[in-house]
Amino acid sequence: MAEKDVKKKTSSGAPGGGRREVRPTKQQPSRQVSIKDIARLARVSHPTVSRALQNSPLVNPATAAKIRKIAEAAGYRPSAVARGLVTRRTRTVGLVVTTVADPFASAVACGIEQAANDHGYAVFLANSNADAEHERKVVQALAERRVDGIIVTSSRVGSDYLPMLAQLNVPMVLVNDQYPGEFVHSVMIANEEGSRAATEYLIGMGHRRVAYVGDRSGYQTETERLEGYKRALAKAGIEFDAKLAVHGDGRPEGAAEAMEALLQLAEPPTAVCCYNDMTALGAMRAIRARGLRVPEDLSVTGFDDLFFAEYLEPPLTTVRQPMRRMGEMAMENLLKLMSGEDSVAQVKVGAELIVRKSTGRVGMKPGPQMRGTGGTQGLGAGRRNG
Amino acid sequence: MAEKDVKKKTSSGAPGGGRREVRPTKQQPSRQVSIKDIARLARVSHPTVSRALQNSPLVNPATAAKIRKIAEAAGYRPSAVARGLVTRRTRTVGLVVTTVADPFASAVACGIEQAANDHGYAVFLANSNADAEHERKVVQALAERRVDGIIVTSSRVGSDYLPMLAQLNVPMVLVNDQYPGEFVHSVMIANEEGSRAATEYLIGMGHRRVAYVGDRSGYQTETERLEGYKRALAKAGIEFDAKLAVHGDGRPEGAAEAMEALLQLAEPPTAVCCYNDMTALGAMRAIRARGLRVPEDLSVTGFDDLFFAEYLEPPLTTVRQPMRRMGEMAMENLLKLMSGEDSVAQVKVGAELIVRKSTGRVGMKPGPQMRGTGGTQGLGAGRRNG
DNA sequence: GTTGCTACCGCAAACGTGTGCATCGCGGGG
DNA sequence: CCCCGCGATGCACACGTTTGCGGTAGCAAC
Repeated sequence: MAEKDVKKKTSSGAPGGGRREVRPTKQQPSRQVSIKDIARLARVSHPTVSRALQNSPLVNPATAAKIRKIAEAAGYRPSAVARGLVTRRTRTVGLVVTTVADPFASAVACGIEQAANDHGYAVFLANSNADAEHERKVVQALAERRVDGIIVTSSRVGSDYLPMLAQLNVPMVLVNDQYPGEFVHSVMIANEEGSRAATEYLIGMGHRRVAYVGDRSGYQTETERLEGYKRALAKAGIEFDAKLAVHGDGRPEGAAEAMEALLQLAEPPTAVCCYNDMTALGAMRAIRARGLRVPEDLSVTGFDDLFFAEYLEPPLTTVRQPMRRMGEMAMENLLKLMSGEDSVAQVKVGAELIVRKSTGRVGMKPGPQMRGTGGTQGLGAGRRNG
Repeated sequence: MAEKDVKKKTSSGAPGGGRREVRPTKQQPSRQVSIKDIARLARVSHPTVSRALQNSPLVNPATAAKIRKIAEAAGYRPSAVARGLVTRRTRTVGLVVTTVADPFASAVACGIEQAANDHGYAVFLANSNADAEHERKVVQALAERRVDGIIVTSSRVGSDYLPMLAQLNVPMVLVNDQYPGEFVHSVMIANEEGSRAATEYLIGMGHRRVAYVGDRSGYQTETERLEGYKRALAKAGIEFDAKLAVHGDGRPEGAAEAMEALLQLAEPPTAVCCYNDMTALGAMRAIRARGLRVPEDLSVTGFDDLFFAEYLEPPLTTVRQPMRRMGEMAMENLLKLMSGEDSVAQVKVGAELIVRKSTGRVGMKPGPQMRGTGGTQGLGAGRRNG
């Protein structure tokens, strides 16, 4: 065997002389340039380089400038992993979503990434596949990576995290926790108020038989939105009819099936309040498949206000979640937690009903409908323990 | 259920007696349990613990079992950062997308995350905001994190990475590179073939005045798709009319504006081939706003086959990109590169025309249109340098 | 009894950075 | 002349792992 690039420690003589001439026999990873390399080049100790690069006042401005110049020229990039080891802070957060392919999750993720990036944090992305067990797994994995904090959206675990977290010792904030009961730190949308507003709007348009298409998973947002629907009915003196409350799977396919069942009822609804926009997507397809029109024959509302909602035909009346903003808020809360502040707790963000053209007066005639001006109303905003 | 097993450090002798007794002036992060802790508990050296935990044959199965049990009970989680420092491999990849909120990007990201997770890799997510300068920045940041590899989708930098990469010394694969010219490792969709197929399909339906709504950014996918459109025209003996090729911004808003211009032409088109589904979304809205119908008055095609395409009214005829699969392929290629293999290069994946109901024969009568069976055709698949 | 082999296990040195503390040169005040 | 202070820098250690290598039993073969 040829010798393996003997590491010579020639301290004083010719520091940059015979560079490590890696021979291309095997692709030698050609060690990254380290802080010691540029210390040698600058003829100072490596701590001085470290200090110079982080603008410490302890180092002479002149030498600092010189060091920075050399580091720049050598293309030196400090190793975040070595730094993380000694400082015990990685400036990294973990983000777990059900799946990035979900438009709600990706919108929230976008806000989080933005805020994280602005504060010098990098974000680990992980999918939970909407499975509690897998979610726990990826959280554990993130903990092994020594992330400084964790955000999980639509958690299936929720307050069950408490024992694990006590051991892991890493702050966590939840976005739209799906687990019944309250988690310590979370940002939640006003599900009940939003769903209630949508239903009340439908009732206000004269509808008496308004249905609800939910998510059979039975998680927290589902139960809250269903509750909002029921409250609106109760307030209007309309008795809740279990036959009008059906359940899809939160996705268009399942929603379409559920909607079909609704349409086959002896006395079908004239309006339907959907669990979310994806559900509305499927519901509208099922409605069209029966040769019915929205909103002339049937009014439809959604929840989320995903990007495509306003481009549907007809544009979808829906309850808006400020998804990006919610992501930012989650990140801001996490930043506080990571810096030691412990004040912030649950924050509940207001939902906003966006009226478009998928809703109309009951029994409305086909034709040029009124120009919906997109009236909005804020709902249920507020925060506790702020 | 396993009982809670309180963490007791009072093993026996006092090896950990007067350990560095840091005074708790500031909130002490309560040091994570390390490999040495459990080495002490198991009365072995910490290297033995290390080997036991990675199932090394060098350690006695009995002691290994004992060690694992103790580690489990103590809730020990090895530090990936410490490991990364010594092994010089972080088992981490960086993923940079224009923005996660983009449905195309998030679909690709989903495939990547999946494949990465399957192989024990974690993924750093970063947004480039579709800006070349920012993209370079985040790639640098990822390099500082010592990721083992990088994937960037819709790169604005492309082969300009070469010098930087030579210095960073980290493998990179591009998905749908937007920079003219070829990058070393990439997975690309067959843009030209796909766009050409869509246009040919329209022509086959009798359309002669078929327009193109592009993306004014003028990046690579745009030019290729435009080229495919032109080729189809040429093949059919239709002269390219510059007035029929307009440019939005790849998003619904800009596309709607561009489409309006098209509709105000003295001789408006009877069909329009859109740069992507988002563009089609805007185009269709603009068409409806003029009181025209799709496909009776105007046929529309998209590109991507985003999840909502089949739920539009009418369902969108579009060119499918297997986005998840492309993400997986990118990750698989990256895995090979990271393991030292250097064979894989550009792979071009076939596009598939999905015929739905947004397209019809020119001058078709309103009414129940034929049941589009969703005929498909694979296009332009292949790989080079495999 | 020496040798050699095998199966385990510990020592020590890394990996690249941050940081408390000692050191050093030097100017000024006593 | 001595001492003190101060600004600038280096020393040494720590962070939590992995890994090459040397050591030590136990045992069999000679």
